[in-house]
Amino acid sequence: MNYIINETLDLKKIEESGQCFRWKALENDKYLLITKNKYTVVKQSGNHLLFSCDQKDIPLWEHYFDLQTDYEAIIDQFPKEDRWLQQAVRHQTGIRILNQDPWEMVITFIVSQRKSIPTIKTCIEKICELADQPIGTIDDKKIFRFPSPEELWKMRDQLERCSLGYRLKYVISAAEAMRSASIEELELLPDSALEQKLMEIHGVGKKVASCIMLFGFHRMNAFPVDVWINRALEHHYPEGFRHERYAPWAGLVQQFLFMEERRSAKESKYAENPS
DNA sequence: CTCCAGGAATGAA
DNA sequence: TTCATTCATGGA
Repeated sequence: MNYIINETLDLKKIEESGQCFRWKALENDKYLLITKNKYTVVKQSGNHLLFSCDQKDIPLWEHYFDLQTDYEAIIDQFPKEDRWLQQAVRHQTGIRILNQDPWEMVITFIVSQRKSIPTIKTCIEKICELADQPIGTIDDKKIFRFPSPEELWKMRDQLERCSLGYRLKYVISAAEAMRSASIEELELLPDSALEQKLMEIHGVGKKVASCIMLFGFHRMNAFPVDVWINRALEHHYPEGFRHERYAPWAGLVQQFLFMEERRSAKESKYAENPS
């Protein structure tokens, strides 16, 4: 299935952007994507996205990639005098805020605390394999969907195999709490009330709550502050950073700053020790 | 070996 | 209210 995108979008950058932890890079620049109980293989060729999936699922993936949002128009509203942000925008053209499953993001970002991105991926994959809910196969290998709160709750005694460490009890209590929660009702809440509700979950603090809001509930003004954002703000906003200045797109701004800080750290590391 | 990773809970001050 | 400490695990 060939889908034409008439705006800039960069699969590789999105894959590196620390919001999606189940993308699997295949041969020939293809990626296996999974969300809810659907999967597809996608490849980028210029301004084309080539999907291998049912025609009827194309709207799902359009929404997943947030294609109805005009990112160029939003970026055009960023303050021109913010030189660092403008540099980040130039280097990080093509990132998006994906529309991912809110419940999966709750667990993913609870697991993420004090972990590197590769080890987060490993943990999430272990959870999915343990849950054993296949939705298809590719090259004879099963593709698993993410377990529901009820399913995760039922496998609580086996979760110790997933390298969760001290986060194990957080994951179990989140599953217990979310069994009876209505995502639809949470969707209706304003940002502040949603943040408050999420922080009632054991193991969800301010940073994880804002990640769930941005990457799970698509609240584009949520501003997660992690170690990379702290570095970016120290390095480039010594006079202070007011994220209200970037409303209602502070979350997208945060994503540009996150990506650019990591790129720039990688660059200086290479300059110091080219190997 | 040490240090760090998309932090949060807990208790002290 | 803000702080210091503790919490497992894996990779560099």
